[in-house]
Formats: sequence, structure tokens, C-alpha cells
Amino acid sequence: MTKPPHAGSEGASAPLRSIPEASVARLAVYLRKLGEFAEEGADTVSSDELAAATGVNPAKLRKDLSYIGSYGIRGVGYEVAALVHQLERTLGLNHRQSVALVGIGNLGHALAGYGGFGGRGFPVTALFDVDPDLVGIHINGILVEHVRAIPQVCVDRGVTIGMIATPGQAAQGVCDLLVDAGVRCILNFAPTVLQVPGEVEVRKVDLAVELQVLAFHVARKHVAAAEQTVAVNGHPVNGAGGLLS
Amino acid sequence: MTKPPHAGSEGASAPLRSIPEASVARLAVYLRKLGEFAEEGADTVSSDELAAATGVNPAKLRKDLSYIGSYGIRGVGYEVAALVHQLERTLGLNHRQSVALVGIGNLGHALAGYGGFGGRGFPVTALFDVDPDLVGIHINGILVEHVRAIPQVCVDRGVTIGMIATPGQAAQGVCDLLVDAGVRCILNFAPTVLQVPGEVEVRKVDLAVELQVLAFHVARKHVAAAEQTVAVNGHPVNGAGGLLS
DNA sequence: AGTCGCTTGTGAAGGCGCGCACAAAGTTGC
DNA sequence: GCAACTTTGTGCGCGCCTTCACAAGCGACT
Ligand SMILES: NC(=O)c1ccc[n+]([C@@H]2O[C@H](COP(=O)([O-])OP(=O)(O)OC[C@H]3O[C@@H](n4cnc5c(N)ncnc54)[C@H](O)[C@@H]3O)[C@@H](O)[C@H]2O)c1
Ligand SMILES: NC(=O)c1ccc[n+]([C@@H]2O[C@H](COP(=O)([O-])OP(=O)(O)OC[C@H]3O[C@@H](n4cnc5c(N)ncnc54)[C@H](O)[C@@H]3O)[C@@H](O)[C@H]2O)c1
Repeated sequence: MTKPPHAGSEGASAPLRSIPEASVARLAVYLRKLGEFAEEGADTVSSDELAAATGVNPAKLRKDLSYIGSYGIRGVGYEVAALVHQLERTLGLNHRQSVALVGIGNLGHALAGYGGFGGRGFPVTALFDVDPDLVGIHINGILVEHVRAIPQVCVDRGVTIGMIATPGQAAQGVCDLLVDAGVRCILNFAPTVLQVPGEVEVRKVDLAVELQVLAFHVARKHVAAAEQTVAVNGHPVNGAGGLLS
Repeated sequence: MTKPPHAGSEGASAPLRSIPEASVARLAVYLRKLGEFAEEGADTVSSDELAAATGVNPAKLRKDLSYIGSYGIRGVGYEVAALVHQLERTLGLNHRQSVALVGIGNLGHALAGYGGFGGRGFPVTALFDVDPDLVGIHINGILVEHVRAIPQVCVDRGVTIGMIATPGQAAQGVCDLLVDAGVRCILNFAPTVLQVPGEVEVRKVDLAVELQVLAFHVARKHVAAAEQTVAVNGHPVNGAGGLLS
């Protein structure tokens, strides 16, 4: 299992051993920002520049990048094109990731119609629903098929990622279908905890929770403000702004 | 400032001093699940039950709940109704949180048309866009207004939370307008790091990043699978399934 | 060629969150 | 009323993540 750390030779295969989950999420952010820098014609970026642009601590950024190897040039910075290439390789974007979306309702329509996924290496290749009014229509040129076609279609099109945008009660059933069809990674928008075998990775996007976390902070600020109507705080805690995520 | 920990008396005001960010997010999940338990007629829930239903470690759950006070009954569990009440108070749901949504495109339509927000105490009371084809229409009975009306409308309707679903380039401008209008909490769907004053809280929902994190795991599994085509692993790492979030 | 300035990569420390394990406390049965 | 059982609340150790600070490395300028 644990091979000796045979660190970053430039080999074609992925030599990465283990990258902290939190870093992986940030690497994706760096990658997108690097794309913008490249469009603006930048050849190199320093960690400070990229850190400022992504709202991250520069040291953290360098450590994140160090997980994928030493591709920076001391005294200069990072060569944009090379770093993009390495990030794409690390994040698995050199292989096309075919995405299936189940539940073409309110949210599903928006996701299906969004061009940003395909443009970034995640072509949505299959859409599923149970509603007879939806099955048969096309969105962005993709046919909506019945849920019962999931096993067949997912295998045929090599789907690697499933997105679930059904109501909560239907999510587990849909999830089981996807897992049986060989999908090992699932992005879940339904407010449900999915039961999956250990080898399946689930990420959950829960907008209601996001709002409630914000509401909590509104309440806190409110209380704080009410308590210190007098004391004017000269306390710009965080100059840079974005803290987490 | 730091008063002695004058823990949870049953007073009407919020006596909470500081709750870890991660716990707050989970509290919201517990609250939703408790709602379902209540509908099923449950009077009390044990930490083990609720933990299983939300995919959380029971000890962690109890610790989370302990931040808001001691409302459990040893040997019995938690009284559902009382706990719901305390959670709502802690999360700031006893005050109505008026939400404004800017950018009524693909995603904005889905968000505006979603009943789940209003139903959970987050009525969307204002919609904004710049597209003349959108300004003037109604969605779910809410009028879409021009972005330039943000200052006026947000103040009039007491908006406390803003959601930004515009393209990335427009996000910062919209954000500035919201902040000037007194909005202190923002949920950002655009792939942009927003610059805000220290007292404003920003949360970012970045679907492209979610997909890329999944893609990374696909790649990892792929590599792992390719490396051990021989060794059949009898290693059900995580019986319970859901790991994080 | 040498020196100076700039930027990377990383060791180490600190903080935070997670989860075990157990004492405290309440309930049920007799 | 007492004992056995159930479940909460939490002290504590552990590991991950963040952040500081600095040595090592590279280029530019003279
Ligand atoms: N729309 C939003 O902005 C929003 C926000 C937060 C959360 N969500 C969550 O996202 C999910 C979808 O929301 P929505 O607004 O699109 O709901 P919706 O009711 O508009 O759409 C749900 C779709 O799922 C389909 N469906 C139902 N059962 C199915 C099944 N067994 N298999 C396949 N498809 C099935 C329905 O036909 C419908 O088209 C919900 O779980 C909701 O809680 C949505
Ligand atoms: N649709 C999705 O599924 C999805 C997924 C991931 C991320 N996103 C992000 O969400 C955002 C919105 O996506 P979308 O698909 O709805 O895009 P969209 O182009 O369909 O909608 C954007 C809307 O914003 C409006 N707009 C433009 N400039 C504005 C301004 N200055 N002020 C107010 N409104 C303005 C446009 O008129 C349009 O209605 C984008 O940043 C996108 O990257 C969307």
C-alpha cells in the first residue's frame, strides 16, 4: 500500500500520493483563476498575486501547490501554462469526466442548461427524470430519458459522476441506481443523507444550510450590534475579505 | 467583553457566546431532520437516532447541541419540539430573514422559483437583473426589478441576505451595491472572490469546484484500481456511508 | 564574476475539530 | 425505595489544517 514517497518525477502518470481534501478544493480555484490570468496574457504568476486573486494565504497556496510537485521558479513565480497543465493532470481533467444529471426540475434545468460544466471538462451527457412531460424533450441538445434507463445509459456513455437534483424522498433510490450503474462519485443537491458503499464518494450541496449559516451570522451581528451601541469598534479584522471556502 | 460563561438559562434572548462554524452548519441539518421526525409524530429523539439519520457521529452531535445549552434528558433523549425551538432561536430563525436575489438567469430562475427557501423562513422578497427582457416580469409573484433599484428596495424590505447569481464579471459590482444597501450576509454563486468590508460575511457556492473535487477522486480511484488489479481488497472502510458534509 | 533582491518550498508551532470513553443523571422495573 | 439500564454532557488525546518565518535557489544588474 504505502509505497516510499517516490516524489514528483515528471512522469506521464499521476505520481501524487495524498493531497489534503481542503487543498484539492483550493487547487480547483487556483486553476480557474490561472485560466483568467492566461487570457490576460500573463506568462508567470507569483504566489502572492495568485493568493490575492483567490483570497488565500500565500503560504497556504504555496504549500497546496507543493503537493503536486515543484513547478515554481524561485525569484520569478510560476509559469502559468505549465502550472495549468499540472493542475489539470492532478485534478483528473486530462480524462473527460462524463456527467449524468437526474431530476430535471427547477434546479435540474438550470444545471442542464449551464454551459460552464462542459466548458471546463465536465460534459453533461445524460439527463434523467420520471415525469412523462419531461422524458423525451431535449435540453441543450441532450435528450431527457427515463430513470429506468440509468443502468444502460450510464454504462454506455462511461458516466463517472452523477448529480442528483430530485426531491429528497427520491434521492436514495436514484443514488442506488447510479451506484449500481458503476458511478463512484455523486454530487447531491437533495437535502438527504445518502447511504452508499464505502468506495463511493458523495458531496452534498445544501443551499438551505448555507442560508441558515448566514442567518446565524445575521443574528449574531444583530446581538453584537445591540450590545455595543456605544463602543465604536476600530477593528478591521480581516483586510483581505474572503475567509473560508 | 468576555463575560463569564453564564450558560444556558432559559431566557428569551440568545445567550450563545461562540459556536464553531462547522457546528453551526450541522445544527441546520439537525433542525431539518428534526422537522421530519416531528412530522412522523416523534416526541423525543436520542442522539444516536438523530446522528444516524444525519450521518454524523453521535458524540459530535451531542457536543454540537451542547453549544446551545443543555436541553436533553438523560436516559431519554431530546424533546423534539423543544429542541426545534432552541435550534431555530440559535440559528436566527425567529426573526424573518428577507432575501434578495440578483441575477435572474439560468440559475437565478431556479432559485427564485424554489419554494423551499420561503417555507423554511427565508422569503425571497426581491429579485434584480439588468436584462430589459427580465425586468418587469414576475416569478412566483415577485417582480424582477432593475439592479439600480437595489439600494432603495433592499432598505425598504429589510433585506438581510443577498444571493448573487450573475456572471462572474458582474458579481463584484452587484456585491458593492448590496453592501451599500446594508446587506451584511451574501451567498455568492459566481466564481469570483468578492472583496467586502470586514463586517460582511460571504459564503461561496462553487459547483464547478465541487465537480472538480469529485473528478480528482475519480482519478485517484482509477489509479488505485489500476495499481491493484490483483489485490482484492476486503476493506469496507466506512460502513455507515456518508463521511463528510 | 559577484552581489543583491525576489520568490519558492518547507520545518515547526499553534489551533481547531473529531471522536473515544466515561462520569453524571434520569428512568424504568421490581 | 433500590438497582439496573439508558442516554446525555464533556474531558482529553490525536491528527489535520493553517500560518509564520526562514533558508535555499534563481535571475538581474553591475
Ligand atoms: N431549486 C432550487 O433552487 C433548490 C434549492 C435548494 C435545494 N434544492 C433541492 O434540489 C432538489 C430539486 O429541486 P427542484 O426545485 O428542482 O425540485 P423540482 O420539484 O422542481 O424538480 C424535481 C424533479 O425531480 C423529478 N423526480 C421526482 N422523482 C424522481 C425520481 N424518482 N427519479 C427521477 N426524477 C424524479 C421530478 O419529476 C422533477 O422534475 C430538491 O431536493 C430541492 O430540495 C433546490
Ligand atoms: N446555471 C448553473 O447551473 C450554474 C452552475 C454553476 C455556476 N453558476 C454560476 O452562476 C452564475 C449565474 O449562472 P447562470 O447560468 O444563471 O448565468 P446566466 O447567464 O443564465 O444568468 C446571468 C444573469 O445575470 C444577469 N446579469 C448580468 N449582469 C448583471 C448585473 N450587472 N447585474 C445584475 N444582473 C446581471 C443576466 O441578465 C442574466 O440574467 C454564473 O456566475 C455561473 O458561473 C451557474
